[in-house]
Amino acid sequence: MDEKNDQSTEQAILEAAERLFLEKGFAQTSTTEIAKAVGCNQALVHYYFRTKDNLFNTIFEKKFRSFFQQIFNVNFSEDMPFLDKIRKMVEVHFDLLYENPRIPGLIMNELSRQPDQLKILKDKLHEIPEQLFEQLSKGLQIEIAAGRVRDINPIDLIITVVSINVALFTIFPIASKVINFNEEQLKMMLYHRREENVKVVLGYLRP
Amino acid sequence: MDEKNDQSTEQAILEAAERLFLEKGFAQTSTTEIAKAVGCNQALVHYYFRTKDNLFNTIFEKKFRSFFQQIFNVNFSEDMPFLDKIRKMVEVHFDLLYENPRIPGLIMNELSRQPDQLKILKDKLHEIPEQLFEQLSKGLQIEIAAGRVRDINPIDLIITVVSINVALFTIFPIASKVINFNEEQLKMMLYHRREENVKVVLGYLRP
DNA sequence: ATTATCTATAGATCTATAGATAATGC
DNA sequence: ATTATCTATAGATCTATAGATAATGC
Repeated sequence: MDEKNDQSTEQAILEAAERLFLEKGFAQTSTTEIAKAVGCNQALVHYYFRTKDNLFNTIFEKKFRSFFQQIFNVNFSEDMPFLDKIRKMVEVHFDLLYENPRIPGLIMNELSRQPDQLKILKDKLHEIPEQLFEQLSKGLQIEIAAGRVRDINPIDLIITVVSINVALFTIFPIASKVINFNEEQLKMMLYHRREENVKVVLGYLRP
Repeated sequence: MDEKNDQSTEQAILEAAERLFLEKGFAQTSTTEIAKAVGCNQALVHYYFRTKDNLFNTIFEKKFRSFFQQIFNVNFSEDMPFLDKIRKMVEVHFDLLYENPRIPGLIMNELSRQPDQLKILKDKLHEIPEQLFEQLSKGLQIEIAAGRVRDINPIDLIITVVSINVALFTIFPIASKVINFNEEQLKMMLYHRREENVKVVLGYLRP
């Protein structure tokens, strides 16, 4: 097998590592375990990525960038009513978490381990958000002036949206173990909560 | 030194271990490190608790019980208006998390490690909550019938309260690192969010 | 010739225990 | 005599690398 396989082994390591890191965190995942999942020996993991830290950071940074990219990629048609934009914002954010339920946990666990990673986060948080924040802030002002929305700080709005959505996916794994849902019930429950979270945010904005 | 010190060494180990486990999690904390924090040798930790697992579970169970005990210890005067009860519920829950900000993280991290702990959780979740849930459910029904509260499921109400509060304390450590608050600003911010979280929940209930 | 893969191993932990020594309570 | 504390160490990982061997691309 040629170059294709070279890439594919490296890729396989990346994928197995990503899965395991997300599942069990950095410290609980050994390079030996990653190698076993890939089906190669442990030395090969280090051949491609030298250190475990390296491997982790490669994955973390990539995941992290794409995650934040997506968050800030919501674009509304200009003529959309403000509250519809808010609704969409909540839904998009919810859906993103639905696809990446373990990302918030990973960020929280591994940020204390490597405070240097904070720089990447800071950079990300000052890139696209600026305009999105401006847009949100302006829209909010107009609505408040028109009396259609309660006088509210845009930061508080963002905190509320992020909180209500993130919490669901961090709490759910526990709750579903305690209550023993099947696959279908779990999906239904999440779909229901998606609607409820929209209501929470819209209720919060109501004058 | 006599019995007092015997207790006090064991106690010192428990306290140091609790602090470290909460700070860094189970896997990232070694018995060697705990011993160093206490100022004794590592064998002593095992003398008192035999295994690291034992030590952890002792602490985890104790913390956990008292945490849930407190959650369900809210008692309202009968004549309190329903929405004031809700407000108080949110505030009490918030304050409890304020005192134990790392508990939710610990629960989430270590529950996957030891699914047996789930039993303790399940037990706890069927003890006091029953009555509290009944009380909440009944109050809600009355308010809904009277048109003072939107038609809402009591479970959704609980999920919302827990979500909005827990999320704040899991997100805040990150946010405060990114934004660089001082002690005073952080306190102010949290106090502000306490009020906002009440508003979120009350807004969610409004018909 | 270069790149990918493997075997073997050094060196650093870390948990748990055995066995020696010191302190404490009768 | 019993209980608390220490030293020393076995045995299990785990990361990272050195050096041998196999595969690949000229």
